[in-house]
Amino acid sequence: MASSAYPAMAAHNLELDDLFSGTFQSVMRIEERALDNRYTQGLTITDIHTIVAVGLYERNPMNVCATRLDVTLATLTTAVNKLEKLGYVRRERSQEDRRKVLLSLTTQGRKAYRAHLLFHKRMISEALNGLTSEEQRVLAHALAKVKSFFDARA
Amino acid sequence: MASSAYPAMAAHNLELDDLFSGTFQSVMRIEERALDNRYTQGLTITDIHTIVAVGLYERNPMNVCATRLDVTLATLTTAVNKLEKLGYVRRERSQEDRRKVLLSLTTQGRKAYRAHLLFHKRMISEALNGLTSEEQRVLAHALAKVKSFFDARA
DNA sequence: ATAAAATACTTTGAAACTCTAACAAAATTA
DNA sequence: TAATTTTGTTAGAGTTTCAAAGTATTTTAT
Repeated sequence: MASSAYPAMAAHNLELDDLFSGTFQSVMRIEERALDNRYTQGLTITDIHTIVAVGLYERNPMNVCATRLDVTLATLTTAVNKLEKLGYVRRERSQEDRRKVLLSLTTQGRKAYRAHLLFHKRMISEALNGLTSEEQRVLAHALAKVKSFFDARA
Repeated sequence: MASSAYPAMAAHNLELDDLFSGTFQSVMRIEERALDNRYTQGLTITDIHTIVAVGLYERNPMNVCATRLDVTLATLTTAVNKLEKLGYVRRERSQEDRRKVLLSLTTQGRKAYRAHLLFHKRMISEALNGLTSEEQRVLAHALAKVKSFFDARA
C-alpha cells in the first residue's frame, strides 16, 4: 500500500515535506474507499468534489462551480451531464440571464453530500483523537499557514 | 483558483478537516506549476512521482516501484515507457532472475529528482517559516500520528 | 525430470477525466 | 444596430488508469 513512495524511515526521521505528501496520499486513498456508501454508490471522488462545489442549498451558475473546482467549463459540463443523469444535480436556466445554467443539488445529491461530509469529519476526528489538544492547535495553525502561503502564490 | 471548493471561512474558523482538504489541493496545484523547471520540462506530477519511486541510486524491479506508487504493473509499464523514451529512466533485465526488469534513473532522471526535491523542500520550509522549531517538532509528530492512523486502515 | 503452478512483466482494450478549439445563444457595449 | 463579451455545450484528442489476456521465466510438486 505504498505508504509514501519515498524511502522508508523511522517516523521521527521523516521530514515535514515527506510527511505532508505521505499523509495527504493516505487520506486520499481512504476517502476513495469510503465511496461504497449507500448514498454515494457508483460515485467517484471527482463526482463528490463536483457535488460539494455545487453546494448544499445554493443555486450557482456553471461558472462559479467551475472556478471552485479549478476546472474549465467544458470539464464541468461533462461532469454535470453524468450527475444530472444519475439524479444528483439539477440544471435550470436562469430567468434573469438566460445564458446562465444554475446548478443545485437534488435531495439525493444532498444525501450524498452529507454522507461524504459525515464520513470525512468522523475520519479526521478519529485520527486526531490520539493528539493532545496542544498538538491539535499547532497542527491547525501550521496547516492554515501552509495553505495560505500556497494560496498566496496560486 | 478555487482555494478549496468548500465555502470560504476565516482561517481560524476552519476545522482541521477542511484544512486538510484545502491544504492538500493548494499544495498539489503549486507543485504542478513548478514543473516548467529546466530539469522537469514536459513532465507531469505523475511522472515525477514515478521518478521518485524509482529512487535516486537504486535498481528496483517494476514490482517494488509499483507497490511504492500503489498502482498496478500495467500502469507502471506505460509510465515507464514514456520516461524511458524521454531518457529519465533506464530498464535492464535482471541477470539473477530474468523475469525481472530493473529500473534506475539516468543522469537526467536524477537531475529531475533533485530539482523536484529542492523545490519541495524550499516550499515547505518557506511555508513553515513562522513556526518555532518546537512547533515544527509538534507538527511533525502530529502528522506522523495522523498518517499512521490512516495507513493502519488502508 | 518434468508437469503444474506461481511470479514478473507487457499488451490490449476500455473507461474516466481533462483540455483546447469551434460553436451557439444571450447580453452588453459602442 | 452591429460588434464584442459572456456563458455554456460539443467535438475531438491526450493522459492516466485498470482488468484481462498473453509471454517468459522460475519454483514447486510429483
